[in-house]
Amino acid sequence: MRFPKLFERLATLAPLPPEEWVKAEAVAKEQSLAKRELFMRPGDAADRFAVVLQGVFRGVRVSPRGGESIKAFRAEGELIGAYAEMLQRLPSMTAIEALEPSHVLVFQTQDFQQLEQGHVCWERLARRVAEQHFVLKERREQEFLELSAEERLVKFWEEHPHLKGRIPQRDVAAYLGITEVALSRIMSRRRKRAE
Amino acid sequence: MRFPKLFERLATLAPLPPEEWVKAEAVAKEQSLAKRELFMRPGDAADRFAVVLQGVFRGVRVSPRGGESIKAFRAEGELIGAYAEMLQRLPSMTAIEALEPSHVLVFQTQDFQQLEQGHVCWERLARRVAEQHFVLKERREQEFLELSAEERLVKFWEEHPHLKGRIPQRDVAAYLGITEVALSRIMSRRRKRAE
DNA sequence: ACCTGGGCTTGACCTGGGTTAAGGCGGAGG
DNA sequence: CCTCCGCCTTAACCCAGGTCAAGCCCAGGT
Repeated sequence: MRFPKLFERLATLAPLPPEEWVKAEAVAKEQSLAKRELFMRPGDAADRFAVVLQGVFRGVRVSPRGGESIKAFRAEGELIGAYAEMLQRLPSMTAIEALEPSHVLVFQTQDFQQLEQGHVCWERLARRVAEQHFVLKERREQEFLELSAEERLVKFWEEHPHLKGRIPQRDVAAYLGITEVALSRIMSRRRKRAE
Repeated sequence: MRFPKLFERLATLAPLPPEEWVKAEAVAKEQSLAKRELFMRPGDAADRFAVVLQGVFRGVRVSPRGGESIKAFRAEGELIGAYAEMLQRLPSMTAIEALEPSHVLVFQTQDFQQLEQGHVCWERLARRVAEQHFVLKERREQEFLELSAEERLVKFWEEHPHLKGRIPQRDVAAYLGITEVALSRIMSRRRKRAE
């Protein structure tokens, strides 16, 4: 077992026999990425995903008119991949970029489907992952519906303290749905009020 | 089989043997709701869900400070229930209200778990449902990130033509994340531009 | 026919965030 | 050491949408 820690983490989502984990490791490949390197680019087939072993990634959606917005940040222990496109069998519309020199464990979805056919535990895990993702997106929806940009900012840092100092300001802004200018203003406003 | 149409619809998501469907119908109960009646209210246990046979529902989240925002509308063939709260085993934070005299088919989650243990097809269906929900929420996230209120409005009617005339304006506004005043203005602006 | 109330519209005014453009600042490379 | 570049901040101006309040329209009830 090359990654016992990862195994423990995944096993908290759904029961996962160690021997199945060994099979999974057999089909996985490690990959290193430099800062700014892309794990996936728009147009790529959404036929693989990875677990972050080290580093931070941003999922960027480039809109038709060129606007960039950020769907999520992902750090150690989390999954990266164009999940929605994978489910819909569409090419990726997302760029996934390393914000630091990073290290990931890559799976081909095809190999993973093999695993699923071998043992139900993988199916159950996939379900948990889908449910987890759903809960997170719904929380985000809620934030857009009833919180101001400033409130979203506060909540962001409450929920992602481990990202402090690892992601540029402008990306936080693109995640919150505002410009970096607006974010800067919000922060100076708060500084003033705080003193 | 009391609801063959419903069966066909669900079976498109995942293979579903008819005899399993019969078992499901055995534990389901029909329920009728008057206009404005609540299928679920905030604070209720999130231990049941339903399929809409007839009518339209709105999922309302009442925020701590009293603001109302709308998470989704659901019409014939769709699921209603406090899904996120069910997954997290939390009491419902959502009110689900009939906008018309309606008719639904109710399942207790407990009974459904029984079905899951009897046959994997239900587990697979649950996974598909989770994935489906995720894709929808991600699409909505995208809309908040890169579309103006007016663009969201246009898209809303493109994607939900069957709701035309069935839901009050103010609810559309609450779904888009704006006030009914703003929505009214947007509409008159478009009327002017169109002539 | 008359009230009443709910839902939509309109207007006046305010505020938050977008846009553009001009600095400031700190770190990497010459 | 200086310069350049990437990143952040600040300022000026504009516009979308929020808020409050007054009206309008119409369906239902009397």
